[in-house]
Amino acid sequence: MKLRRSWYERHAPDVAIDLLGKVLARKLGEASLRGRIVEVEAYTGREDPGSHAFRGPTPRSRLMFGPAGHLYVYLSYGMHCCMNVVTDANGVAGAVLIRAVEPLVGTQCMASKRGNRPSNQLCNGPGKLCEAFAITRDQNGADLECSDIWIEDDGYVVGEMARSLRVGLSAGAELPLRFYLAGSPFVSQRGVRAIP
DNA sequence: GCTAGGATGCTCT
DNA sequence: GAGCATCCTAGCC
Repeated sequence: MKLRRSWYERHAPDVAIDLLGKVLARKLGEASLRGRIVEVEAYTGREDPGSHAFRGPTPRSRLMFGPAGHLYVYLSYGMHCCMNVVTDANGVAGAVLIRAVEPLVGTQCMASKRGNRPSNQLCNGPGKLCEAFAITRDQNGADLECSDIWIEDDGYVVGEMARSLRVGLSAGAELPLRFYLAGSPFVSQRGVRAIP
Protein backbone atom coordinates (compact mmCIF):
# COMPACT_ATOMS: atom_id res chain seq x y z
CA MET A 1 0.00 0.00 0.00
CA LYS A 2 1.47 3.31 -1.11
CA LEU A 3 1.90 5.88 1.66
CA ARG A 4 -0.18 8.99 1.10
CA ARG A 5 0.66 12.61 1.71
CA SER A 6 -1.20 12.77 5.02
CA TRP A 7 1.03 9.97 6.33
CA TYR A 8 4.05 12.29 5.99
CA GLU A 9 2.37 15.29 7.63
CA ARG A 10 3.89 14.65 11.05
CA HIS A 11 7.01 15.68 12.92
CA ALA A 12 10.16 14.45 11.15
CA PRO A 13 11.44 12.16 13.95
CA ASP A 14 8.06 10.38 14.12
CA VAL A 15 8.01 9.90 10.35
CA ALA A 16 11.63 8.71 10.44
CA ILE A 17 10.88 5.98 12.97
CA ASP A 18 7.83 4.82 11.03
CA LEU A 19 9.74 4.76 7.74
CA LEU A 20 11.94 1.93 9.02
CA GLY A 21 10.81 -1.31 7.40
CA LYS A 22 8.82 0.45 4.66
CA VAL A 23 9.67 -0.17 0.99
CA LEU A 24 11.22 2.45 -1.27
CA ALA A 25 10.02 1.78 -4.81
CA ARG A 26 10.99 3.20 -8.17
CA LYS A 27 9.87 2.45 -11.68
CA LEU A 28 12.76 2.99 -14.05
CA GLY A 29 11.69 2.33 -17.62
CA GLU A 30 11.01 -1.39 -17.79
CA ALA A 31 12.81 -2.05 -14.52
CA SER A 32 11.29 -2.06 -11.07
CA LEU A 33 13.49 -1.27 -8.08
CA ARG A 34 12.58 -1.91 -4.47
CA GLY A 35 14.45 -1.73 -1.21
CA ARG A 36 13.49 -1.97 2.44
CA ILE A 37 14.42 1.14 4.43
CA VAL A 38 16.83 0.17 7.22
CA GLU A 39 18.44 3.50 8.18
CA VAL A 40 17.15 7.09 8.34
CA GLU A 41 17.95 10.44 9.94
CA ALA A 42 15.49 13.13 10.93
CA TYR A 43 16.11 16.82 10.24
CA THR A 44 13.76 19.37 11.69
CA GLY A 45 13.52 23.09 11.10
CA ARG A 46 14.59 26.24 12.82
CA GLU A 47 15.52 24.49 16.05
CA ASP A 48 17.94 22.08 14.37
CA PRO A 49 21.41 23.54 13.58
CA GLY A 50 22.24 20.47 11.49
CA SER A 51 19.31 21.05 9.19
CA HIS A 52 19.39 22.93 5.89
CA ALA A 53 16.24 24.65 7.15
CA PHE A 54 17.95 26.07 10.25
CA ARG A 55 18.49 29.51 8.72
CA GLY A 56 15.05 29.66 7.19
CA PRO A 57 14.04 29.05 3.62
CA THR A 58 16.74 29.49 0.96
CA PRO A 59 16.53 28.64 -2.75
CA ARG A 60 17.82 25.17 -1.90
CA SER A 61 15.97 24.44 1.35
CA ARG A 62 12.59 25.95 0.55
CA LEU A 63 11.30 22.49 -0.37
CA MET A 64 11.65 21.51 3.29
CA PHE A 65 9.10 24.19 4.13
CA GLY A 66 6.72 23.00 1.42
CA PRO A 67 4.11 20.24 1.37
CA ALA A 68 4.99 16.85 2.85
CA GLY A 69 5.40 13.72 0.79
CA HIS A 70 7.78 15.25 -1.72
CA LEU A 71 11.43 14.42 -2.39
CA TYR A 72 14.20 16.82 -1.38
CA VAL A 73 17.36 15.85 -3.25
CA TYR A 74 20.57 17.82 -2.97
CA LEU A 75 24.18 17.43 -4.06
CA SER A 76 26.63 16.59 -1.31
CA TYR A 77 30.37 17.22 -1.54
CA GLY A 78 29.98 18.11 -5.19
CA MET A 79 29.55 14.48 -6.19
CA HIS A 80 26.88 12.55 -4.37
CA CYS A 81 23.15 13.08 -4.13
CA CYS A 82 21.25 12.64 -0.89
CA MET A 83 17.56 11.81 -0.84
CA ASN A 84 15.16 13.21 1.74
CA VAL A 85 11.41 12.91 2.25
CA VAL A 86 9.70 16.16 3.22
CA THR A 87 7.60 15.94 6.39
CA ASP A 88 5.41 18.20 8.54
CA ALA A 89 2.67 20.55 7.42
CA ASN A 90 1.53 24.17 7.61
CA GLY A 91 4.88 25.64 6.62
CA VAL A 92 6.85 23.81 9.31
CA ALA A 93 10.16 22.56 7.92
CA GLY A 94 11.13 18.92 8.26
CA ALA A 95 12.70 16.10 6.30
CA VAL A 96 13.93 12.55 6.71
CA LEU A 97 17.19 11.54 5.06
CA ILE A 98 17.07 7.96 3.79
CA ARG A 99 20.56 6.63 4.48
CA ALA A 100 20.32 2.95 3.62
CA VAL A 101 17.98 0.32 2.20
CA GLU A 102 18.10 -3.44 1.82
CA PRO A 103 17.79 -4.33 -1.90
CA LEU A 104 14.70 -6.44 -2.56
CA VAL A 105 13.84 -6.20 -6.25
CA GLY A 106 16.00 -5.14 -9.19
CA THR A 107 19.22 -6.01 -7.42
CA GLN A 108 20.95 -6.73 -10.73
CA CYS A 109 19.97 -3.33 -12.07
CA MET A 110 21.28 -1.64 -8.91
CA ALA A 111 24.51 -3.63 -9.06
CA SER A 112 25.12 -2.55 -12.64
CA LYS A 113 24.99 1.08 -11.51
CA ARG A 114 27.21 0.38 -8.51
CA GLY A 115 30.12 -1.48 -10.07
CA ASN A 116 28.70 -4.95 -9.33
CA ARG A 117 29.40 -4.76 -5.64
CA PRO A 118 27.83 -7.27 -3.22
CA SER A 119 24.21 -6.63 -2.28
CA ASN A 120 25.00 -5.29 1.18
CA GLN A 121 27.15 -2.57 -0.40
CA LEU A 122 24.70 -1.38 -3.03
CA CYS A 123 22.59 0.95 -0.90
CA ASN A 124 24.37 1.25 2.47
CA GLY A 125 24.85 5.01 2.42
CA PRO A 126 22.92 8.04 1.17
CA GLY A 127 25.13 8.61 -1.88
CA LYS A 128 25.22 4.93 -2.77
CA LEU A 129 21.47 4.60 -2.40
CA CYS A 130 20.86 7.43 -4.85
CA GLU A 131 23.33 5.94 -7.31
CA ALA A 132 21.69 2.50 -7.13
CA PHE A 133 18.17 3.96 -7.56
CA ALA A 134 19.32 6.46 -10.22
CA ILE A 135 18.09 9.37 -8.13
CA THR A 136 19.58 12.74 -9.04
CA ARG A 137 18.58 16.36 -8.58
CA ASP A 138 16.22 15.80 -11.51
CA GLN A 139 14.00 14.09 -8.93
CA ASN A 140 14.16 17.07 -6.55
CA GLY A 141 10.59 18.01 -5.68
CA ALA A 142 9.06 14.78 -7.01
CA ASP A 143 5.68 13.93 -5.50
CA LEU A 144 5.74 10.55 -3.75
CA GLU A 145 2.00 10.25 -4.24
CA CYS A 146 2.02 10.53 -8.03
CA SER A 147 5.42 9.96 -9.64
CA ASP A 148 7.64 7.02 -10.51
CA ILE A 149 9.11 7.06 -6.99
CA TRP A 150 7.08 6.19 -3.93
CA ILE A 151 7.19 4.45 -0.54
CA GLU A 152 4.83 1.65 0.44
CA ASP A 153 3.90 -0.43 3.45
CA ASP A 154 4.00 -4.14 2.69
CA GLY A 155 3.05 -5.19 6.20
CA TYR A 156 6.60 -5.97 7.25
CA VAL A 157 7.02 -5.86 11.02
CA VAL A 158 10.34 -4.38 12.12
CA GLY A 159 12.45 -6.05 14.75
CA GLU A 160 14.57 -4.14 17.22
CA MET A 161 15.11 -0.48 16.35
CA ALA A 162 18.25 1.36 17.45
CA ARG A 163 18.92 5.08 17.80
CA SER A 164 22.15 7.05 17.63
CA LEU A 165 23.73 10.39 16.80
CA ARG A 166 23.49 11.59 13.23
CA VAL A 167 26.43 10.98 10.91
CA GLY A 168 28.80 13.48 9.33
CA LEU A 169 27.53 16.71 10.88
CA SER A 170 29.58 19.50 12.38
CA ALA A 171 26.55 21.37 13.79
CA GLY A 172 23.68 19.65 15.52
CA ALA A 173 25.64 16.41 15.80
CA GLU A 174 24.57 15.95 19.41
CA LEU A 175 20.94 15.24 18.57
CA PRO A 176 20.12 11.49 18.59
CA LEU A 177 18.00 11.54 15.45
CA ARG A 178 19.43 8.62 13.50
CA PHE A 179 17.34 5.47 13.52
CA TYR A 180 18.17 2.05 12.08
CA LEU A 181 17.25 -1.60 12.29
CA ALA A 182 19.56 -3.21 14.83
CA GLY A 183 21.74 -5.94 13.40
CA SER A 184 20.94 -5.22 9.76
CA PRO A 185 23.94 -5.88 7.49
CA PHE A 186 22.60 -3.24 5.10
CA VAL A 187 23.18 -0.25 7.42
CA SER A 188 25.82 2.29 6.34
CA GLN A 189 29.46 1.84 7.35
CA ARG A 190 29.87 5.39 8.58
CA GLY A 191 26.82 4.86 10.72
CA VAL A 192 28.26 1.71 12.23
CA ARG A 193 31.38 3.57 13.29
CA ALA A 194 29.31 6.37 14.80
CA ILE A 195 27.79 4.09 17.41
CA PRO A 196 29.57 4.51 20.77
C1' DG B 1 41.60 -5.14 9.42
C1' DC B 2 41.79 0.33 9.70
C1' DT B 3 42.84 5.28 8.51
C1' DA B 4 43.93 9.33 5.85
C1' DG B 5 43.25 11.95 2.05
C1' DG B 6 41.59 13.46 -2.38
C1' DA B 7 37.86 14.14 -5.71
C1' DT B 8 34.51 17.93 -6.92
C1' DG B 9 30.91 21.64 -7.39
C1' DC B 10 26.93 23.72 -5.36
C1' DT B 11 25.26 26.87 -1.67
C1' DC B 12 25.37 30.54 1.25
C1' DT B 13 27.97 34.32 3.61
C1' DG C 1 35.73 31.98 -0.68
C1' DA C 2 34.74 28.60 2.88
C1' DG C 3 32.25 24.71 4.00
C1' DC C 4 29.98 20.77 3.32
C1' DA C 5 23.91 15.39 5.80
C1' DT C 6 30.02 11.35 1.04
C1' DC C 7 32.61 7.67 -1.22
C1' DC C 8 36.54 5.17 -2.75
C1' DT C 9 41.30 3.85 -2.87
C1' DA C 10 45.94 3.39 -1.46
C1' DG C 11 48.83 2.42 2.06
C1' DC C 12 49.83 0.52 6.32
C1' DC C 13 49.43 -2.56 10.07
